Parts: sequence; structure tokens; C-alpha cells
Amino acid sequence: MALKNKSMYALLGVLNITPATGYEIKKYCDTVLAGIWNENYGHIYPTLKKLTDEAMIEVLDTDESSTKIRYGITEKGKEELVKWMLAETTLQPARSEYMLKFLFSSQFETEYVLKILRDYRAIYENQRNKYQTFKKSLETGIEEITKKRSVYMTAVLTKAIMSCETNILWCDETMDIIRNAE
Amino acid sequence: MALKNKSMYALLGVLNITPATGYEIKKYCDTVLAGIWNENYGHIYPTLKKLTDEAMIEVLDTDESSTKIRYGITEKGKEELVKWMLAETTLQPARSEYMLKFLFSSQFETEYVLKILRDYRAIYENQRNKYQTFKKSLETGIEEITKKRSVYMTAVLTKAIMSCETNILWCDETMDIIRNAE
DNA sequence: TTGATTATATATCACTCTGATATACTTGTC
DNA sequence: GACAAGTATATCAGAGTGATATATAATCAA
Repeated sequence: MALKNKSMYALLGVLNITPATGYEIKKYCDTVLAGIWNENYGHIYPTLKKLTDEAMIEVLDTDESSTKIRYGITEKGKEELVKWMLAETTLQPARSEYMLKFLFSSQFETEYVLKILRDYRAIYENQRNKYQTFKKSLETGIEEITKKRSVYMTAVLTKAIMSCETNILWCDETMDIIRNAE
Repeated sequence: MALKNKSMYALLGVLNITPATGYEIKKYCDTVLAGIWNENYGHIYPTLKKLTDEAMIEVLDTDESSTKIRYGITEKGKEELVKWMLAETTLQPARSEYMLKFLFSSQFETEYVLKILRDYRAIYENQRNKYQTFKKSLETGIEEITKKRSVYMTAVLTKAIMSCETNILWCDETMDIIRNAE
């Protein structure tokens, strides 16, 4: 009976850290969960309604004066979250436009593939720098989060940086191979 | 005026290698493009119709006796494919259920995160072995593809293996950190 | 203080994509 | 010739994306 709508669990997980509005959840995804989990408004708001209907979350403050709707997780929601945490995890179906172009580029001139590899390299060099800056700001403790959570966030950033560097290395090696094969 | 439907380009790219039926395209995605590009029947067949309407591809043989519909790329389709090859490439929005669980697991007992990391490691160890086997079969030349295309496919497999190993390394390092932080 | 700009906030839409399933024909093989 | 496995097309509900509409609140310079 596991939900197929993965966004439900993402929202439950965020609300398990702190109560939030739909807007705040979106911001959390775009900052803390950047590179990990993407959410759209077009999915957040209907999902919040669905979760409310199923009593997994509840509306906390309905200030008449305010247009904000702040949600909090319920006991039922927490139970569902734990079930998901311990259940089997599925991999996202792959859709790498870069790799697709790379494979198809064998049908075209060499300049095509070199362009693709240069672009790909630039993307990951850029991302690596971004993650490194973020990691440093975590180490110097600007963000006010618990020690335990900072260990986890550092680990996530380390992973992102490692992945970027692996991709950059592969680009360099592959560009050499392609040039020599000409 | 670039198409948003990325599947169109994937299908054009496959049909640029060889004419194929919808079923054969699906098989190609599940084997050669495994780990790179996912396609579903529910998207392939409508997209083939759309591409035919737009004269990017054409029906090749309509054996009255057969139910097969084999498609080939047209000149217009090839032009569109080239445009896409040279256009800017977009990254797939991230949706890593493993990393999401990992981050959320800081709210739970340590055993949760260790389970997640063990599962994650197992997945990538498994995948790495699969890709290594495939790479060896490429090197011994069982598959009958051109020299040029085999260079590209080897590069893709090398990338997949490198990524798996980076992930495995990260799991090992992170499990150590989590255990020591207890 | 007013007017402009930016940030906050909810909501909806068309479209893309996923995964499952229905249906039917063909090809081995026991 | 029965039965399974593989080939093939098609459709559906629902998940997810990205863009946009709308409106209010905060900030800040002229």
C-alpha cells in the first residue's frame, strides 16, 4: 500500500524537521535539498491538500489576517514516514541528456562530441565550486543547525563534490581518447 | 522553438542509427541506453505518431501480413536532431530517494542511516559488476558494432563504473563517520 | 509618503513522463 | 497441437515539470 507519489514522503520529511508553508517547503528543496530532490509548486500544493485529507499533516495556524497556510506533521504522518524510511528504495529512472547526446555523437563529426564534453565538464566544474563554497560555510558554522544534522549535510556535500570530480576526470580522459582516435 | 518533449530526440537519435519499431526502440533503451535514458511504451507510441505527423520520421514497411510498424528517420528529422545536438543541454531534475532518506535519517536512530547506506552500497556494487561484465563483452567483440561506436560505448560504461565506485567509496567513508560520531 | 521593486504566498494549467495493463500475434519446444 | 515465451501495439491513471496568474507584505529610494 506504499504511496507512489514520492513527493508525499518528501513533504512529510521536511515537515518532520519543522512546520512550514508550501512556499517554505519549495525554498527548502531549492536550497538544502538542491541536487537531491526537486519539487514544483504544481505538485506541492495539491500534495499538501491530499496529505491533509489523509490526516498525515494538519493546518497549524489559520490567521484570518494572513494568507499563509502553515502545516505540521501528525502522528499518523510520522508513522507513514518511518514506514517509508525502512521500505525498499527505488532508483530514479535515468534521463541524462548529456550522455544521450554523447552516445549519438558517434554518428557525427568529432567536433560535436568535443563540444558536448566541454559543456558537460563546465557544468560539473561549476557545480563543484558551488558545493565547495557551501561546504566551507557549513564548516565555519554560519548556519544554525544541530551538530548531528551538520554531519549529514556535510556528507551530502562531500558526495556531490566527489561526483563532480569523477565526472570532470571522465571528461578529460574521454576527450583525450576521442582526440587520439581521430 | 526547441521541443520540450525530450523523447522525440531520443527516438530520432535511435532511428538515426537504424530503422526500428516501437518495440525495438524500447529494447534499445533497456539495453544499450540502460543507465542513460529511460523510455516507456506509454510515451514511445504517441511520440512516434507525433514525429510521423511532423514528417520527422516515416513508416518504412507496412506489410499487410504483419502488425509491425517500422520507422525510419527523414531528412527533416536529421536536421532537427543536429539542431538538438548543438543546442544547450539541460540537466535532469534531481530526485534521489536514497539521498533524501539519508538526509532525513538524521532525525531517527543511527540504525536507520546504516541500513540506508548498506542498501545504497549494495545497489551500486551490483551495478558496477553488471557494467564491468558488459564492458568485457564489448572488448572481446561479441557485439557487432563499428570501431567508432564501440569507443563511445566503452566510454559510457567506463563512466558508469567510475560513478559506481565513487558512490561505494562514499558509502564506506560515511558509514565510518556515522559510526564514530555515535 | 508614495511609488517601485522584491520577496512571500497560493493556485492552476498544459504538457511530459511513468508504470501497469490489455490485447493479440508469432515462434519455438516438448 | 498445446503451452510458454517473445514480439508488438496501444491505452490509462496518475506522477511530476515548468510556466504563469494573482495577490499581499516588506523594503527602500526619490
